[in-house]
Amino acid sequence: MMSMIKNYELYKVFYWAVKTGSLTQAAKALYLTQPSVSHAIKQLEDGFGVPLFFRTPKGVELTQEGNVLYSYIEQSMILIALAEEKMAALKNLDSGELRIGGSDSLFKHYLLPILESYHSRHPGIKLHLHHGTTPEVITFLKEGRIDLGVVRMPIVDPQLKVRESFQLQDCFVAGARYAELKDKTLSLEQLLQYPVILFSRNSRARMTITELFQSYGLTLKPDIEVGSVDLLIEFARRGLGISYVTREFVSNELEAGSLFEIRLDVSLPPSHVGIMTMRNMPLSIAASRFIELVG
Amino acid sequence: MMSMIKNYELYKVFYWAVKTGSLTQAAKALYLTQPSVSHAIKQLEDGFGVPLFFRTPKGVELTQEGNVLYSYIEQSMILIALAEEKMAALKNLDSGELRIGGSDSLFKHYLLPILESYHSRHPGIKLHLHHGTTPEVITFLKEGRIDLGVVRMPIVDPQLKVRESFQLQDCFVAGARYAELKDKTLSLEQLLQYPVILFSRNSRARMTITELFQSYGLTLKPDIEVGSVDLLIEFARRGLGISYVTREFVSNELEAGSLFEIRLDVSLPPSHVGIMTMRNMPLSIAASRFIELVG
DNA sequence: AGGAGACATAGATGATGTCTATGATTAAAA
DNA sequence: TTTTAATCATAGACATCATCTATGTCTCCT
Repeated sequence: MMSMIKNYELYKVFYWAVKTGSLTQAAKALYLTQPSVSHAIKQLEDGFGVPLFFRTPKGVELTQEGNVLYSYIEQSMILIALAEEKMAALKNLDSGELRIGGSDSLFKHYLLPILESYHSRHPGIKLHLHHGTTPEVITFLKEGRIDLGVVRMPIVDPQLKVRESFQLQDCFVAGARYAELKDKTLSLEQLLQYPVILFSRNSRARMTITELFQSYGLTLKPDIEVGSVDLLIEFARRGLGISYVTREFVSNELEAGSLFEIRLDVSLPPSHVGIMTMRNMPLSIAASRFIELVG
Repeated sequence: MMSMIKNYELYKVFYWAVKTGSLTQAAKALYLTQPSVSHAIKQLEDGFGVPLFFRTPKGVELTQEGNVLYSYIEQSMILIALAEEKMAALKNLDSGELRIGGSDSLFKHYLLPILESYHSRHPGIKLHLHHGTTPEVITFLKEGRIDLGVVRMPIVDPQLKVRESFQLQDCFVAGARYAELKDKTLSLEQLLQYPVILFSRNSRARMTITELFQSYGLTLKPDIEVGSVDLLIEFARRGLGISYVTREFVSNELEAGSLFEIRLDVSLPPSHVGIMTMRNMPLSIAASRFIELVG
């Protein structure tokens, strides 16, 4: 259906004319001249075929019909004003939300301080954390349920854009039970003589270490598989075996001495963590700011 | 505060872009070309400093921020659409209200059929009847509580415009108790020998009849004063005296013979009823239609 | 009376909204 | 793969129409 009034701009003029009770004042409020306002109101009146104001020597007053119109237009204009305020708030990061996907351990051990700093700078932004495996996080992202994902690289997917953010170093650690290994440097072969604890889920870290052993003609088969990084650490501390973990995730334990790193005669490949976003999709302000902060 | 977006027209384009999910379709809905819509959306995005859509090969989809904006703008646009519908209804007299002021008796005995016909033609228009004396009705009108008043003329008030509508003839009537007067023609002096019943309130009718007697050097003092035209009629029927009433208001009783008119040797002045409106104030559509109907 | 304020009207002007034409990109069809 | 047909973006020309200046009319107040 075609509306009678083609130009919503006129409603803004009408709104101010009512609010100020004067075409002259409305003109000032809108940085226009009085004849412009006069003309605008006339257009509305002609469009509806109904007078909206009666003119008095002191200004204008709504007619009955004008009053009906105003009851709608007032709400409408207030909503637009609210919308503009809200958009300004979004832009200033006084408001908004940021939805991040990632693994439990990354959140807990690495992203926490970043999120804290982010939240303290922008307390108005609501944070939503979705944890899952890398494939799950990719799905979240493609379904639009998160703004960005923090995952181990490399990710090869034409729909995604991944930006390397920081490096983590995986390593083997053990507890007091294997104190004899503290000063030794082991070969991979030697290592296999000890019980190995690995992460059970299909994580990139597990894939890379398995491949590393294979490249030396060795087969890495874990004696224990556990479902979380916390358990990986805990099992190593209790002497159930040698855990393969991200060094940065056990920095507390290494410092306290409850765990120590096993030196190897080969260097383990570092793992790169990247921030993953949808290619061809503009980031929300909140998300851009986060990426900026991570650096 | 100066808003970022100077042109509310852009929101209409935005609204349709969201609703259709396509700039091309929005252009069709608005009878514009696709580049115009493209340009409009760009203006909004530049104005807010935030992308509102991400562009896909099948159309456009809201960003997070765009979605926030839409939640406000949708309501706003719906309100405007409702406003336009309502105004059309007002103009077509499918909606609206008509507030009439007048005396009880005028409503009951004269305006009722007119109001009935008006209401049956325009059932969507709500009728509000405010009864009061002529001065009260004038006050209602000046306070904007009624659209028009139906009162006895003349009214002299520079703020008011009175349009003569029809004539009424006041007369003296009596019931069976005074049957002896049925065929006589009385002088005013003779009339005063009978008990007279007058309307108690300061009505124009009472003023004119009092003045008439005075112009003949006579004093008209009622034996009974009553507060309504109905009582005036009822008292006369029961023989309590001779009532001064508007002939048109007792046409039923005159026809039925329960009352008869007293012939006088002087002619009583007719009274003119006029429709009174505010000068310099446009009438509502509903009110104009009413006046048109009354003729 | 005269002045100051209101809104209305007329005509000129220029900003800007709109158009046509074209390009870039993607997805589906051949 | 190549083609075709969508999408939106961009550039530049054009003309609409919103806005301005100048003036008129009316009312109220001094």
